[in-house]
Amino acid sequence: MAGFRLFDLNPEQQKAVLSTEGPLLILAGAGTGKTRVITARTAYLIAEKVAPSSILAVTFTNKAADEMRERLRSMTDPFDAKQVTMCTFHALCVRLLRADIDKLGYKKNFSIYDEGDQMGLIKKIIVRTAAQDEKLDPNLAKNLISKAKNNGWREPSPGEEKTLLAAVFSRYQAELKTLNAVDFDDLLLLAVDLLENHPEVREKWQERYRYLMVDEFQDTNKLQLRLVTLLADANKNVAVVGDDDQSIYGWRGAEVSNILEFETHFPNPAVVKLEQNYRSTNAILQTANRLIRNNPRRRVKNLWSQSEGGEKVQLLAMPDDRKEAEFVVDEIQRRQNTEGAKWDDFAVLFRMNAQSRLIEQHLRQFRIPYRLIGGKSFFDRREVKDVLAYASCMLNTDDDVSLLRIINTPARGMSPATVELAVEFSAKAKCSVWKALGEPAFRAQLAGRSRTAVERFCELVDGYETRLLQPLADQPAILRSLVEEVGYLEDLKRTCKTPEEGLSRETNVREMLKSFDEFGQRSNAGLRGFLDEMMLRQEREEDDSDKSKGTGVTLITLHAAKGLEFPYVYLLGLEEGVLPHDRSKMEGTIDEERRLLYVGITRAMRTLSITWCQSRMKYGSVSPCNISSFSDELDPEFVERKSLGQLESSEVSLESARSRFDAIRAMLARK
DNA sequence: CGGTCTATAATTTTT
DNA sequence: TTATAGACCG
Repeated sequence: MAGFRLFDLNPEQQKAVLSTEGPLLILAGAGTGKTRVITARTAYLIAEKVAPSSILAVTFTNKAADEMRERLRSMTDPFDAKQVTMCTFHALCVRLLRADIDKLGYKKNFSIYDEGDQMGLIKKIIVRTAAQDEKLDPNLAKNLISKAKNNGWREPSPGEEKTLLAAVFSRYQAELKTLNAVDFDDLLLLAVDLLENHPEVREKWQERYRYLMVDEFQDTNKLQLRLVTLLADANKNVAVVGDDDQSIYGWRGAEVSNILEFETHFPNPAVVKLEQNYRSTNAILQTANRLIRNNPRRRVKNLWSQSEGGEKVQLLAMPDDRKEAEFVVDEIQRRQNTEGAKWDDFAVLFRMNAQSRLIEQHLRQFRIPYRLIGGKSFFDRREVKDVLAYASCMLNTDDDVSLLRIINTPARGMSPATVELAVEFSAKAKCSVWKALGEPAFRAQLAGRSRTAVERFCELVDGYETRLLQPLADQPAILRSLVEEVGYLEDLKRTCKTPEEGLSRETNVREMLKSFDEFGQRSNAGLRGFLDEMMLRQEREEDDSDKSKGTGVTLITLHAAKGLEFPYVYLLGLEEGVLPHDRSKMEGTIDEERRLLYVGITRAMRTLSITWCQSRMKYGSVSPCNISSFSDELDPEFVERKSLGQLESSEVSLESARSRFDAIRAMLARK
């Protein structure tokens, strides 16, 4: 328990920490110590005798919540720290819903559907709803439905009820309810519904959480704002932290207006601007400041830093994307060699994932370790989803999506025809497939063999359901024996092409079972709680090309880079069409593209090199490019423009040649 | 059923 | 170029 010291903070930060009562808007520019302020403020509240359990800090990602909790633990009594609620919006909603969702006509053992589950259901509904000649892209439907829900709509808006999409939307919502399942959007939607329409529930939570903090407030959407408003309504102790200039998630529903018009939602707030930056050189900050001031509609901020000067930002013209990659990798190698930088001090930032490919190739060529952020999710793995589906079925038998996933995996004689019959029956009876399976009227339709299969499956589920729900049940052991009994692992290995694949999938399953053990140690929320956490922790894993050691040069999109910092940053593709992206012009979201560039620039601590290409491979063919219009908004006083030709004829090339030589030598030595 | 072929489209991504 | 989805065939 190190305690926290007010005098370690700058005056603005102190003001933010000390404003404990009433609405508070903390405009925290990039690198101004935002997390530090939130945690210090929490610690201060506790020191001022606010009950830790009445403090709620909401974030967007689990990573942010974890980080904050970790920091708080170092600032205050760990026992107190543990009582503070620090979680994501979605986790908070799960908490509210598990307590009172029955008031909305769902059962408390509801399942949470991730995007994959959601897709499955939507596809099924489209097939069932669409006429012969009608087509609807399930992915598009999913996105539109999600958008609608995040606007707070629970059914198609009036005037378009007749479209196929609207029909799918209504049926989707109805079906979810029958299945006693909610998707990620529902978590917010239903939690808001609950608080809005059930005063006693609202009051309960208002009383519980008397001090609210919201991180990354610029990323909140309509529902999230409503949720915050509802919770804060009684006490008005709501502190939000954010930076409108870093609002880059408008495309998925974030409303910058939430932070821009904070005063209309929470009148007379204290407002604190954090502008002292502890991350970057002034050259970098001035470049960022100069760029972002071209945005209309923003809270004016000017980042500054005590560290004077620093190298100029480089804006480099490259003949093509190949040369761009070559140059960047060369530079990284040179700096690593001559400046004693570590590989993880470098980051390469880009607008689109496709841009990472060439960089990857070049890094590999020189055996430079790297990590590419934004791989496939752990949950895209069939075997993980399968086991979770088993678990989910046992806790909520009405969960059709999970049930259908495992009903014949491994094969147990539930033929597609039988399953189809059950699905049809359930659709007619407006019940879940599980209920259909239990109906004598349904079983009567089946031939002897299928009937036996159905009976045996029902016994299996029934048996495990009972065992799992027994008080004091050793749930991890029961789940293990379920996996064992159905012969899942054998079947898994059988269906893998290579033994390696089989082994890796098996490992995934075992790892998951193990993490359930661990979950049991630290929580008493049981299998339900474990499933919730698994569903709400779908962070993508980085695809570790360099196994064992988790570090190296970071390759990352501008979006994913928000919140991170690196000593040396390379920002690729400052081209019209890439940044700003072509699509954004049609959509009229140039401002957001500018913010994206702003986010990129402000990731850099020591040096920043921005490149653009005169031509680039696009979809397999070479196409000419123009420098981005944003380049005109970069301050010439702090930005140096060069072309690759100019660089090669200067001393840099000497060094680069030497470093390349060094690298080759190192490579040989390693072999 | 499963594998292969062809058409098509092509930001950003967490929960 | 490359990923993916759907069609088609063995």
